[in-house]
Amino acid sequence: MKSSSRKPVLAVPGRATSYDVARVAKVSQSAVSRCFKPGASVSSKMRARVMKAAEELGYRPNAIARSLITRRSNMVAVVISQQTHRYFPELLDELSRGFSARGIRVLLFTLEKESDIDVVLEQILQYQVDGVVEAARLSGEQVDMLEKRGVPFVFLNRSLRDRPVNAVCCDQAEGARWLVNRLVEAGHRSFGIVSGPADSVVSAERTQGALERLGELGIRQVAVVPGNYSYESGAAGLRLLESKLGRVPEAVICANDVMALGCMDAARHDLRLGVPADLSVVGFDGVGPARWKSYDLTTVQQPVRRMAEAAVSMIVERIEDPTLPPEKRTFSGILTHGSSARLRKP
Amino acid sequence: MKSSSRKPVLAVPGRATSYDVARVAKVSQSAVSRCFKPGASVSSKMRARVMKAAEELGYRPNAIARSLITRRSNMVAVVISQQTHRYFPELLDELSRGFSARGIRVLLFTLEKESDIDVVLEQILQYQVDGVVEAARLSGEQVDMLEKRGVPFVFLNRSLRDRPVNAVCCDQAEGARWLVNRLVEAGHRSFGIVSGPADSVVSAERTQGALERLGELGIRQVAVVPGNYSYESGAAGLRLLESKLGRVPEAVICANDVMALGCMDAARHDLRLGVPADLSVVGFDGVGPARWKSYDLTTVQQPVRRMAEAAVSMIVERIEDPTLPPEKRTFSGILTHGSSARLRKP
DNA sequence: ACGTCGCTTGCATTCGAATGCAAGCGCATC
DNA sequence: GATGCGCTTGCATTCGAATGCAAGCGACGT
Repeated sequence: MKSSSRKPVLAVPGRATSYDVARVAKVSQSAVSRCFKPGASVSSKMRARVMKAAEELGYRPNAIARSLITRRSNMVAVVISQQTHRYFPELLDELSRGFSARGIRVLLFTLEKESDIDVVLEQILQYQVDGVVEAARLSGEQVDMLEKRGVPFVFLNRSLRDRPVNAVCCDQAEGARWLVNRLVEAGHRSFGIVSGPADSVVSAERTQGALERLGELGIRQVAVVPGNYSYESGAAGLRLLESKLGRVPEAVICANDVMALGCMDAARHDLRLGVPADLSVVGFDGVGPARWKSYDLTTVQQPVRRMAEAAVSMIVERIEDPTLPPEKRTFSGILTHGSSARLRKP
Repeated sequence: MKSSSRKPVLAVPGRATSYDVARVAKVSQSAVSRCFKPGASVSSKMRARVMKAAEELGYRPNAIARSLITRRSNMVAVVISQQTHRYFPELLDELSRGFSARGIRVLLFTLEKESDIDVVLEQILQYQVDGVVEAARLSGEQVDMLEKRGVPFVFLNRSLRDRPVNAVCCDQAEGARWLVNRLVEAGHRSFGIVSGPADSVVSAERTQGALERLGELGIRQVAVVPGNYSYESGAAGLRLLESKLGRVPEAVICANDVMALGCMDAARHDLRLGVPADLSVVGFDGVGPARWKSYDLTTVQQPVRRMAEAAVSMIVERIEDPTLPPEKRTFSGILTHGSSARLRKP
């Protein structure tokens, strides 16, 4: 008889604790703990015994218990709106990749509306995450809360004016100005702009940047109509522009690619116009479909991968050293020439 | 002087524990705990005092500590390959929505290759998640591990033949047979199939289903070429088919929509063929771009939302009652008529 | 005034791993 | 064989919240 009925080897089968392993290996619990801590001082004999017992029992260190004592959960929260996620799944992929390469897990929070953020923030704080990536907007008080708790966080593509916070951005206005420059330089004189949802900072920056540059260049024929980032709203946008200007503008700037594609399709299929022969269409983001042959969109691509990588390393650095000062990193977009716009050869 | 220097109110500012709150409110720690547990027996006077102190200190219950004692982390792991995620971001959205509506957080694991699953599984077990959604394949031993640990899990669109496990699927073969039926009925006699990556079960089922039905209907002119689910491989697939058959087939069945779109573009732009005039193209999935006017693809749509919801509730039920027997739920795809295929009017 | 009942509250323990400290052990040296 | 050094190991405590149990309290009836 190996063991009396006094103590079963395992209370719950398949859920061994370090004590169970210790008992089987006839060593102390601390020894077991040390065997699973890289760089700890353990003799090879001990390690072998413990590992054997652990193997037998199917022991896995309990990350929850570990987090409690080490005050490190090795989890970061990623907050992203469904909008953003739908159009940019690769953002989440890259974040996940970056964090997991550094031994950090991602606790995901998707927002149906950006205003759901307060409930979510409460959750985040309860879960003791080591850091937060915010691809959503936060109010001043919400930022206060995070700062007061000492949780490192970084904004992705939205920042807080007049406040030193960590942020990774793509310079939307700059990209917009480029696009305008190239379009005007190629002779376009009347412009339509299809903006994104009212609560999108990114859309506002793109629209603002374009308008500003158009103003500087003395272009007067400009109309702005609202969209919501969807394909349908891009198509609808073109019709709105037509009725607003009395005719189709020579160039349409859409606040994202998907709307630009909708706009192109509306022009070609509904209005029977040539793109770029009769009108030029440009967008922002550089999503996959923009490169497809039916579209070949001229756009300003966001360096998603770099941005995600930057966000990851900014967070990780600040988990290691919370005293690092806030930092803003701004990337330029990448002007991608397609055939959806009539431009001078680059 | 409110308090002597002996004990500061908070060790780490902004990270109050239930003990801190208890001290400030001059009650016991258990009282604080009870105030944050819905349905506990607490007098309103007590609750008011505790809440006031908690407010002052910015107290949030520590979910990690709670999980340790309750043996419930209120987290589920979602495992998804980057492939799947890129083409189906809405799947993750819906899962996240469903779980968070039930007070459960999602711990995300994305796989670059499905073979990375073993490392990830190890992580999952350490994190004491209450359940797992697997949109990835698992080996028999891996399933054993999960079962031995008593962690409820459900497969999404991949199952284990000959084994009672929880799974939510879309009947791929059925959809494939439908497509073939409609195409043959409309007079198509030569077929090309662009399959997905070799390790994709879904692709195999679609391809197999189509081949089987074609065989039953006595269609002999059939070629299968490999793809990898990407737009480019859809376009390349058409060229492969052409060289394999000596000419372009009358109908091309692609193992997913994105390849179908690539195939359509290759036909129209490279080969200057009319779709559906010169060839019919169909796909699977029902992704957004398939509905765009430039494509208007005929496809078999997966009821992603229903499937995600089913997966969520299957997991949640089994967290509540682990004795529930395994269950497989299979949804039919939704045949969506577009104009990319020449079919008889429905 | 005393007993009873029911609701509140606090005490003490628990969950599982990490870690500072001190004891233990082996080995080499003189 | 005694001494000393350094590596291993175990002991005891800690992290923060939940909870069974028993004591406390108040109200009410007799």
